[in-house]
Amino acid sequence: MARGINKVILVGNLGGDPEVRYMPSGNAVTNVTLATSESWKDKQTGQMQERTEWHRVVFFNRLAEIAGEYLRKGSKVYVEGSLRTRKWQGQDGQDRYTTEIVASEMQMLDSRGGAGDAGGYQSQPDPMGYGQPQQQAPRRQPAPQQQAPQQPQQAPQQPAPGFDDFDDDIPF
Amino acid sequence: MARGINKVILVGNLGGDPEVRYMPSGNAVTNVTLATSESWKDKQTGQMQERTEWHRVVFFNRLAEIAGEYLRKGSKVYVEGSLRTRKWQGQDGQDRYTTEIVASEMQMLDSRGGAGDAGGYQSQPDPMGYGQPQQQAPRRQPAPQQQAPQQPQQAPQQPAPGFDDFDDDIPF
Amino acid sequence: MARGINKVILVGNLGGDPEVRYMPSGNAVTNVTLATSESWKDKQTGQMQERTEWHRVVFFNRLAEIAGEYLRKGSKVYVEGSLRTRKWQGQDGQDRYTTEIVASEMQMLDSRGGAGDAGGYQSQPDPMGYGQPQQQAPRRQPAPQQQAPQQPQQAPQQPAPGFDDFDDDIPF
Amino acid sequence: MARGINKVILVGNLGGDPEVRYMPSGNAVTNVTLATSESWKDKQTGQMQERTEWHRVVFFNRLAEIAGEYLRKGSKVYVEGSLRTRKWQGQDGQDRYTTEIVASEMQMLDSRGGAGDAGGYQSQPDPMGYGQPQQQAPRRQPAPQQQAPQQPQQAPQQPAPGFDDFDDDIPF
DNA sequence: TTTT
DNA sequence: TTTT
Repeated sequence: MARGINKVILVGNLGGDPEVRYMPSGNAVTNVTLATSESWKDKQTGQMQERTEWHRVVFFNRLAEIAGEYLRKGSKVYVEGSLRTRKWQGQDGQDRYTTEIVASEMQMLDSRGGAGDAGGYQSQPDPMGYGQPQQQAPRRQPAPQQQAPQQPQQAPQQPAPGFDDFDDDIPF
Repeated sequence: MARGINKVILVGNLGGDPEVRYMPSGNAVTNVTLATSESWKDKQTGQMQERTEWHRVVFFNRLAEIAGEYLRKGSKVYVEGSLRTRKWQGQDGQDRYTTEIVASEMQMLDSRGGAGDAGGYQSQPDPMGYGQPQQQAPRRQPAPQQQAPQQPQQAPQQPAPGFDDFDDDIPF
Repeated sequence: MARGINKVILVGNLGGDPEVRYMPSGNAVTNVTLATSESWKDKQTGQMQERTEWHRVVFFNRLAEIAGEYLRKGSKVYVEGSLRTRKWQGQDGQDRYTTEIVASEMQMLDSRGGAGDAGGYQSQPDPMGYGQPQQQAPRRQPAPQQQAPQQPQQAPQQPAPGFDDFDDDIPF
Repeated sequence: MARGINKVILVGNLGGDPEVRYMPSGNAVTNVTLATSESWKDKQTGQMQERTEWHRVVFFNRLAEIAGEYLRKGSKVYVEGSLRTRKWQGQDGQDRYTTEIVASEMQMLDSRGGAGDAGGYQSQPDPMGYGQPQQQAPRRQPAPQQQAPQQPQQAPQQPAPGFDDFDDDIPF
């Protein structure tokens, strides 16, 4: 349940290959950066100007696996999600904030094959129930770019890796 | 799975009380009309003009029950959904088409109590899995405006009522 | 000014080449149909089902010219706009209703060249005013598929051609 | 012109009164924070959890004046805009990044009077040109909360105030 | 810091 | 048929 609407819609290109990681639970988390840009002619100089906005997008679970499998640097993609600002500690001990888009739906826009659409959950295509949609994603075996922990359920001797461990110490 | 994006976002007021009906399966179907409007000054006459757009919105299942319970004529509401054009037969035997918004998310915007947000399925508020969101809707007993069939699971002797039976013979 | 939000976001493929027409004023009006689809596995039969939704999209003015010039049958496109239901008369004299998406923004998603983004009006890329965006569209000469009326400003002897004249007598 | 789509849609409540400032050019800039929240039941503990997301929204020019005049702490509002991440320098000389929503459209959702909808630019309500929309905003005199510079057009002796001067040295 |  |  939510009070309010928190919705982001992006169409852009990946700045690099997706980074797939695994939670102690075995769930996948995939990070990508997505570029959108706009250009205009400077009134003063008559020169064309361009500004590129870089968006940090994070996928979880099934969507993370699909993103990791099908997206590549340069891929054009539609992403729908919500804004989330995370607080983290810089090496100087200071608080930092990073805003990300937590993806709830993703769709590849390149025609080079791909996964079609993938959504966390979607509205019913067959609301009358005469045929139920199968919500399962295509599950060709993703090649994990990083090993999942071997004993994800076991209590770690060392401080448990938290979510922040999956993030660099800098916002981008 | 989808190829393409089919998304509608509306904020408007209900033209009348919701009409709740029940499928043979016992699932609820709720119809509302939603008004959005825009006004502008006529360049010629200097008069203010207003144009109201009426949207047919249909809710299914749990969302249909919530809509039927909490929405009323005049309610201001946020609706997200997708477009669907249905074909039906006029009394003259001719094909007619009606475009509706099949709601996947709804949120009341009046402060007069209400249900907060309600979505078919939503993106994870707790994607790390340390606490799972409960997707269940508030289920105060809705007062059905039309009786659900008594033996919804039983095969009907007469031709089964189809979806079109729930629609008037005119588009609005 | 508007009361309410009436917003549609589509990503889909064109069902045919755009149809460009011209108003008596000389302004372009372009119609396209856009397909979005979803597929799911039928619970009963285990068969894959697919449902395609066809959207009528109409572009006006500059956007109409860009759409007419750059879009082709099969083009993948992002369209943002609002819903508008028009009333028209069937040949039997009966009222009919057709719902269209009036596009306010369009963006080609094929990499085969194209026009980038085109919007009626967009939010400021340079809100500080140090360089003003140029809102002008690329204006290679579009090849009009239908002649504009020769004396658009002159009062017609016959009933003036209305908007409906640009529409077929059937919804799709 | 844009390559890609960068769109945010928010419905939320203001965390405080708007802060209106003026550029050297005399143009208004208004900042608000907007809360959206979601709640769920913790699977482990059975307790209700709530998470509030705070969004920094910035309005420019005419929209900034309307926001400053009509919005107040607690106001419920619809905002549409785009994401922009700004780089700024912390007091320690380190780079910091703040992500904001640059509003292009705003609509009050409280019924306590107000401004209706206000957009930077909107799609044509009357695309046929039989009556042109007036894009002018209501302009009751806003009470500036901070004086605009007295000689906005004059070249400053000191380094010209940049945009960052209008921002606090901390992200929120 | 909002709201229900 | 709504709302301001």
